[in-house]
Amino acid sequence: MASIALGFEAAGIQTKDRNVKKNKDVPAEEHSGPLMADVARLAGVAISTVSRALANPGRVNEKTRAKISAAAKQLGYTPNAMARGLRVGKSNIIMIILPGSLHYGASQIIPQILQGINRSLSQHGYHLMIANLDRDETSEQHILDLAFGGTVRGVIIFSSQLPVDGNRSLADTALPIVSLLLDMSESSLPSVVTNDRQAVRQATQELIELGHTRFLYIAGPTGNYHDVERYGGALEALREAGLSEQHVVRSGGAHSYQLGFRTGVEAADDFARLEVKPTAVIATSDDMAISFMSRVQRMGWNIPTDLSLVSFDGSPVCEFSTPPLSTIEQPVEEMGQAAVALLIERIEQAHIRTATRIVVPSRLIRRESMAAAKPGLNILRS
Amino acid sequence: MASIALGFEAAGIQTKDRNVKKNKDVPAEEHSGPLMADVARLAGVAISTVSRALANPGRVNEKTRAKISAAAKQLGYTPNAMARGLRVGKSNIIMIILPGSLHYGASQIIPQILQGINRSLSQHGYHLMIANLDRDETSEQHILDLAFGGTVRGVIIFSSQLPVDGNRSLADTALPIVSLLLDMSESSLPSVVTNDRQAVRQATQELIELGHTRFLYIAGPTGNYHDVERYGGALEALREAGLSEQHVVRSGGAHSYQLGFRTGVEAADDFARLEVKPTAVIATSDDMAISFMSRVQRMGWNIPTDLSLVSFDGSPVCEFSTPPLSTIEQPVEEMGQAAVALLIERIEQAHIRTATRIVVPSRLIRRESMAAAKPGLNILRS
DNA sequence: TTGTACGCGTTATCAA
DNA sequence: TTGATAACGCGTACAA
Repeated sequence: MASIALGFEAAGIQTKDRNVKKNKDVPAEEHSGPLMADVARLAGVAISTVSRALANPGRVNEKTRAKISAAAKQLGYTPNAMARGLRVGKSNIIMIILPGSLHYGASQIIPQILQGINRSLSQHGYHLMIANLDRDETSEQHILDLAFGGTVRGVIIFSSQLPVDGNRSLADTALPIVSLLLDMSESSLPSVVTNDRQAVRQATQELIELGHTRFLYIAGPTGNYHDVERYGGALEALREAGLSEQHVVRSGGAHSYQLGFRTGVEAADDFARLEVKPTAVIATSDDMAISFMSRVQRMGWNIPTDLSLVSFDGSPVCEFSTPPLSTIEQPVEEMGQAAVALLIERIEQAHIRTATRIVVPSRLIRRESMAAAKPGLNILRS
Repeated sequence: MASIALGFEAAGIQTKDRNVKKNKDVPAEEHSGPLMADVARLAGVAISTVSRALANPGRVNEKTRAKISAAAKQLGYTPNAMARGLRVGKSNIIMIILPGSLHYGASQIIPQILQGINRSLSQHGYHLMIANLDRDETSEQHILDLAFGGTVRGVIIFSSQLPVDGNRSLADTALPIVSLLLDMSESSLPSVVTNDRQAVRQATQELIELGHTRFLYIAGPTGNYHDVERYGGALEALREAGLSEQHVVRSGGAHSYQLGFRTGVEAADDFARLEVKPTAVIATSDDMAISFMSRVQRMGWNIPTDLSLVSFDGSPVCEFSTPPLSTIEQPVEEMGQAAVALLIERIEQAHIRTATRIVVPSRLIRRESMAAAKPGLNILRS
C-alpha cells in the first residue's frame, strides 16, 4: 500500500524500460504514456487482472480492484483505444456524413444537429467523426476507408447519396446506418425525419383560413425529397379547400438550399413580374424568405399587409426580422437524439434488420408575417 | 494471372477459414472484410510484401506491385486502421474541441470552420473528430481519453479552457495542439486568430470620419478575449481622434455570445434610457446588431438616419436585413486552413516547439447601416 | 478469484 | 527485391 502512495517515478516503476529490454523493432515513441503493464506492476497483479478490473469491475475482488484503480489513477493511466479496438474488433466512433457544402445561411440546423448527436453519443460512450461528402472521388474514398477499415462503428448519413468507389459501396457495409432528415426507409435504411408535408399543409391551411387563395411557392432544388414533400403538403391543403393547382405559382427550383438567399432574390423578381399577384408566400427555407422579403419590401410591398409569408427551418433570426417571420421549426435536437438511439440499438442488437422510420413533428411558429389577406384583392381574383 | 481475374470466392480464397483453423478465442466477427493475408494469398506473395507494396510502392518490384494492387482491388481490400495505428503508434484523426453550446444565432462560423478544417485535413489524409467541451466532468474525461488513449494525433482547440481531470490535463499531452480564434500563444499554444482589435479600430475610424462622436458599444461577455480586443480597438480609434473614453457607452457584458440576440434586445432598452443618444453603434456580434436594430426601429428610430450600426461576424444574412448591415467578416475558411497547416507541421516535424501566432485579417463589409451622422445632433453634443 | 498464453491485423526488422 | 517473424497494447479462454 505504501508504494501506491508514492509518485509514478518514485515508486520505482520504470515505464521506459519496456523499450530497453527489447531494443529492436521499436516504433516511433509517440504515445509513451503508462501501459496496463505499468499499472499491473504498481498494483502487484497480472496484466489480465488489471484488464478485468477496468472492464468488468464486478468480476474481481473488491480489494484488488481498489488497489488497481488507485494505481491506474496514480499513473494517470488511459487505455489505448486502438489496441482495445483491434482486440475486440469494434471501435466506438460514429461517423456522420454531411453534404458537401454546409453553408446554410441563417439556418442553424447543421451545428444543432451535430450538437444534439454528439451529446447523445457521448452519453453512450461513443465519439463523433465528421465526413464531408463532396462530389469528388477522394472524399468518397475517405469515407469508405473509414467504413471498411474498421475505424467507425456506425454511420449517420445526412445526404442523399451513399458513397461508392470501385467495388466498394457503403451500402455493402455490415455497419449500422441511419439516415437523418431524408426518408430513405424505402431503401431499407432506418430514417429519422420530420413531417415536412404535414407541416406545410398546416401552414397553408392557416393561410387559407386567413383568406388567402393565391400563393407563391418558393421551391428548393427540383426533385429534392424535402421539396417534393413540402410542395405536396401545400397542394393537399389547396385541394382540401377546393382550390385548384392554378392557385399556386412556383418559383425557384434551380438552386440548392445552400443558395437560398439567391433563390429568394430571384423569387422576388418573379413576383414582380406576375400580373396576378399572390397574397401569400410559402418559402421552403428561411434564407429564401429573408432575402425575398428584403427585396419585395424594397420594391414597395408591405408585409404582411400586401403579402403574408411563412417559411421553413425555424432560424432564430426570424424573430428579429421586420416584421418577424413565421417559420416552421424543425426539432433538430430531438431528431439527432432519435437517430442516435436508432443507431445504438442496431449496434448493440445486431439482429434488428427491419427498416424503421421515426417522424419527429415540426412546429409552426406564428409571427407577424402571417396576416389576413387584403379583402379587395381576393374578391377580385376569385 | 488467371486467378486474379476471378472473383473473390471463385478464386478459392476462403477468407473465413482463418476463423476455423484456430477455433478458440475468436472475437466478435464484426469487421470480417478481406485481410492483407487474403490479398497476399491471391497475389501469391508474402504478407509483408503486400504491406510494402501498399505503403511504400517504390520499394517493391513494379510487376509484383501491380499484381498486388490488382488483387487488393479485386477483393475490395481496405487496410484496418486500428491495426496499423496500433503498430505504428499513430492515428490519423484530429480532434477539434468546440465550446459547449454551439448555438450562435445568425453567424455561421462553426459550420464554416468545420468545413474549412475538414477539407484541409482530408487533403492531408487526416480525419476530423469533434468533441464538445461542456462544463461537465464527463465531457472533459471523454476528451482526455481521446487524447491520452492514442485515438487522436493532434488537437485544434476552439475554446478557452484546456480540459483537466484528476492527474490528467490536456496541457501535458505530447500531442500537437493549435488554438483557433483565441490567442493562446502566451500559454505557448500556437494560435490562429483574426485581428479583432484592428478591425474594430478601422470600423470605428470610418464612423468617426462619417462625423460620429458618440458611440454605443454592445459588449460580449466581460473579460472575454474577443471583447477585450474589440473594445480596445474602439478605444484606440477614439483616442486617435482626440475623443475621450466618455464618448462611448458600454452595454451588454452579461451574456455569452450564444445569447447575442438577447444582448441586443437589452442594449436597445439601454439605448432608449440614455439621455444623450449615441449616433453610432458598434455591436460585437451580428446577432446583437440584428436584434438591437429590430427593437430600436420598432421604437421609432431610423437606421442609418438616426443611428449608424456596424457589427462583427460577417453573417450572410446581414445583406438582407433592412437596411443591410455593415459587418466585419471573419476569414473563417482561411483560418481553418492555417490552423491545419500549423498542426500538420507540428505533427510531421516534432521538433518545432516555438509558439506561433498567425493573424488572418478580417474585412469590413460596408453596407447601408453605416452613414453620415446627423449634423445637428453632433453639434449639439460636441 | 487470479495468472498464463495467445491472437486481433498490421508494420518493421532482419536475413535470404 | 522478397519472406519469415516479432512486436504494437489489450482482452479473453483456460488453467491454476
